[in-house]
Amino acid sequence: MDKCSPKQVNTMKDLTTRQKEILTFIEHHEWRNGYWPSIREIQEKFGFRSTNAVMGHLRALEKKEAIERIPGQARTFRINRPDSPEIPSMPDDATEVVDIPVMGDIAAGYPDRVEPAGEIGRLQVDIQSAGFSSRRRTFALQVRGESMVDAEIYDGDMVIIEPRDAHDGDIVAALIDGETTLKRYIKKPGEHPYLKAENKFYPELYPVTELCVQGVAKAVVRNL
Amino acid sequence: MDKCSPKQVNTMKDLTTRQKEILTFIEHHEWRNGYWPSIREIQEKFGFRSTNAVMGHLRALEKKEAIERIPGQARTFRINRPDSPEIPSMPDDATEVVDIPVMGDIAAGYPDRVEPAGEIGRLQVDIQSAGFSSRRRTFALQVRGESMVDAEIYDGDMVIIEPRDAHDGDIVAALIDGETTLKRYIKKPGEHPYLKAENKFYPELYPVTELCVQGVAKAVVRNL
DNA sequence: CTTGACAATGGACAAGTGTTCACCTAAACA
DNA sequence: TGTTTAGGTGAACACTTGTCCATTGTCAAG
Repeated sequence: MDKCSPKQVNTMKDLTTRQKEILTFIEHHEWRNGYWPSIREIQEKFGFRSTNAVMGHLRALEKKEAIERIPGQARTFRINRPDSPEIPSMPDDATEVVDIPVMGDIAAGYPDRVEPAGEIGRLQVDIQSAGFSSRRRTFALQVRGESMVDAEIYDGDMVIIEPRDAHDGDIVAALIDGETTLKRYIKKPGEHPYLKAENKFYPELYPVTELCVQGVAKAVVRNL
Repeated sequence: MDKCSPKQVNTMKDLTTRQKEILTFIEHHEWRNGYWPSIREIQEKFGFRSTNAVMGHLRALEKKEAIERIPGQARTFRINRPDSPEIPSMPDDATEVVDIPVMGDIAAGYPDRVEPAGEIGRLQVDIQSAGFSSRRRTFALQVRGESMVDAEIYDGDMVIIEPRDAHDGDIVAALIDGETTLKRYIKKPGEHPYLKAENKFYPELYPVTELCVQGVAKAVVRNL
């Protein structure tokens, strides 16, 4: 085979439109009903006149490692989700899932002005029992650099930010020199508040100017 | 009616010991495998010689509104979890939100044996872009101790675990001496796999026995 | 003692369900 | 032009699985 021709690689990304539809339906069916669809249910959904139409797609999806199945057993699926952030999110009627934009670079502005292009992905999170008020304008920030290593926040971590007033001791997302960074917010009674990096090698102190603090960090999420 | 006689109330709490066992197995089977068990799989688990033993329990569970089923259809369960007061349940139209049990202490056994009492809360999370696969099998574990500090996992963090086979380098939840701990899973070609603590002060090595590895850590969540 | 709830056996049946074979169409490709 | 790949039809087959019948035994309540 010609090695120069762009080889068709069978990864998740190379799913056909039809295959994506099938996959989406399977996922969605499980979301809504709590159990997987049978082949004939898929057939009926798409109006196929033969179950074999479904079988073909399932075989293809399995070949491309988008799904796994237990041969011969009813309604036993397993979905392999890739790590790519642009994965087809749940259908429109499942938007109740909290969907937080991950800002790779929001240096140029405030969260309100962040453009879609600023997103490097979406993080779907709802940590109720962790005290999240999910309905707010929560967003996530991917950490770059080492400025908070002493607070055990490392390069690459994702920090979930809630826009609101900071209190003494909060870790905040702050706009400094046109760049958003994480800092510790210090406010002692009777003194002016300031920001502080949590890295002993960078004992930086920053004054708090207006609109500087963008929000308070509520949680860290790190993928292993 | 005699108010002194203990009225038989058909609520979730009045399940028989056996019925609770069945219910627990059904739930856990779905956690671990991503799909519901068939009646014969339940039968085999409990060593029944007749599927009808299962049928009886399922009918009872349905009568007591602990579960729902679609008559005649395979592996279609729906578990009615009681509205535990301490856990704010999501609104009905948001049931798609993933609901991960947080196991505070699963030291006493394998996930199969974990009792509802083992939960210390529920974490509602769906991190699609973080590469999570089948949501239902996932559970969270609150970290105790310092055995993984060199991997930047600290006491109090919550680790999201997916039950599945480990590969070399994975951080896994493993059962050691009756306690579930986090360890690094090491498996070099041609050698026996072993577990390793990520703390230079505890250079522990552990052999991998059967049923030792409970799952692979996928992410860390820390509340700030 | 009788009744009823609970638990389980054993076997049989039918519907649900995955699977396969043979065959077809259209577009893309070299 | 033949070949491959995606997508599909139609029918038959066999395993999976839920369901139901008749029966047995235990145990606590009335």
